[in-house]
Amino acid sequence: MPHAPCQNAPHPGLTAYNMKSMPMNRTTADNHISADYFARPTLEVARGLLGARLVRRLEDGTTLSARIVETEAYTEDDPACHGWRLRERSSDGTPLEGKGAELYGRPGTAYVYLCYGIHWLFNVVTEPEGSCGAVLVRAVEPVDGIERMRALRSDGLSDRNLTNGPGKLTQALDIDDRFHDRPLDGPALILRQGERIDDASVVSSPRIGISRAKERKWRFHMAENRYVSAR
DNA sequence: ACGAGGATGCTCT
DNA sequence: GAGCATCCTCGTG
Repeated sequence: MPHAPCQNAPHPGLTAYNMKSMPMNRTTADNHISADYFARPTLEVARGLLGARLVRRLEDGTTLSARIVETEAYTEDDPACHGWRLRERSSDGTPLEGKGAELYGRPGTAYVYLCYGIHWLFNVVTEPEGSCGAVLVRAVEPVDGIERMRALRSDGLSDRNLTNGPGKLTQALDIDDRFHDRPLDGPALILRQGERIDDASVVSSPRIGISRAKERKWRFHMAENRYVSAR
């Protein structure tokens, strides 16, 4: 049922163009994606994170891991983004205030917020510090610790139902505001590079569940993957 | 299968 | 008081 394990692959989803301009130290020896990978244009990061592994080590030592199959991009120039025009809406001078100010912070930190009063949604901050951007992780494919994910969700759920939505995956991986505004530098929660994903197997489409800037095709998902969120 | 509606809490007007 | 980057259940076909 799980896909092939991670090989010594290049960065997930980088085009030849991006490979050429890629800084040298974006991963560590354990393939953990380091902060400067995220200090790039948000759309590239959203596309590039497809195939990456989201790895969660629980307090009792259990490791949960999952492969990212769906993301969305949110940028400073984007009415659907929490940080949209926050710079100009804030009073003169830093620091920025209000919901979304963290999106202007250090790339590679988590932005976790409560949606509809019930669901935690997990993002990674992008762009260089001082610029606003984030990638929402919308769906992942379980790899390790599936039974523990089922226990965290609800016994009896199918594998597909464990993590095929942004609120579901945070529940399955025990991610909440403990991780908010904290760097993803492990060991409790990290991202690792995964296999390379060809452009031919990536679909971009309008983002889900928003009311503004609906026309932008800033949602990215793996084609024909049963773990993506929408039908 | 599909759609409607409720749950639930935080931010901003 | 409205508006959410959602999920689940319970109706109806």
